This record gives sequence, structure tokens and C-alpha cells, in this order.
Amino acid sequence: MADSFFDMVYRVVRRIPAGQVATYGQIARILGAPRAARTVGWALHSLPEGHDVPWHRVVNSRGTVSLDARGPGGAVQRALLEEEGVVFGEGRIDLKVYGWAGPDLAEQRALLGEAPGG
DNA sequence: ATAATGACTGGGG
DNA sequence: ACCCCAGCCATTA
Repeated sequence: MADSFFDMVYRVVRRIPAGQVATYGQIARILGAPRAARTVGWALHSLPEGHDVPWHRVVNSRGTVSLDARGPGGAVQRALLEEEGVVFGEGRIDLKVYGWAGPDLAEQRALLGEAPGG
């Protein structure tokens, strides 16, 4: 399978530029499933080993890491983001500043897998 | 086909 | 602004 929702999530996440972050809900919306935010998180949870997906650029709507912020996972995500220039204020990210604007309409269509012929 | 899981999200006190 | 409750959807066994 190469068109599963999970793979779609990976494609969108790969579109997130360094130094910016997106929310699970935002990715879900881009995929046309505004209520599938949980599934987006699960998709990242199901990430294989040899992946090249910048999963760390995905945070929750609160602007905080959904991983165990107190555990190694959260620390890793935060470290990766800080390496890209993302600043944490009070343990949170200002989505208004570092929030990804999202893909272009054309890009979104491509991510949705819609044919260019209509 | 059903039941269970999960890195979410929004509203009210 | 923060915490808790209920709804949501896709994948898995």
C-alpha cells in the first residue's frame, strides 16, 4: 500500500519546512480529514525506522509536544526543533510565529492525490 | 463484520 | 489560562 492515510500524513509532514511546526489537526485538515487529528498522531507513532519524516515538526494545537515532554521523546523533539531555530517559550511554541502556513493549493491537491485533469 | 487503541481537539468551570 | 470530559477517525487483530 502506498496511498494509505499514514503515507499521506508522512507526505504532508515532509512538506513542513525546517524552523516551522504544524499541528496534528492542521495536517488532518490538509488531508481532508479535519477530525482525524488523532490518526495523524498515530501515523507518526507508527513511523518505521528508516524514515525521513520530520516528525518533530508536528506538535499539538497547544503548541506543546504531545510526546512525553518529561521523557526522552519530548526532550528529543524539543532539541530537534531548537536546532532548527524554533524557540520554546514557557515550554510552548508560538504557532503564530513558527506555525507552518501550509502547502500551496496546488501542493495540497497533489498531497490529496487529486488528478490534474479534474 | 466488531472491538480496542492513540504523539488530538474544543468547550465549560 | 488550565484541567477534565466526550467525540472523532483510521489502522489493527
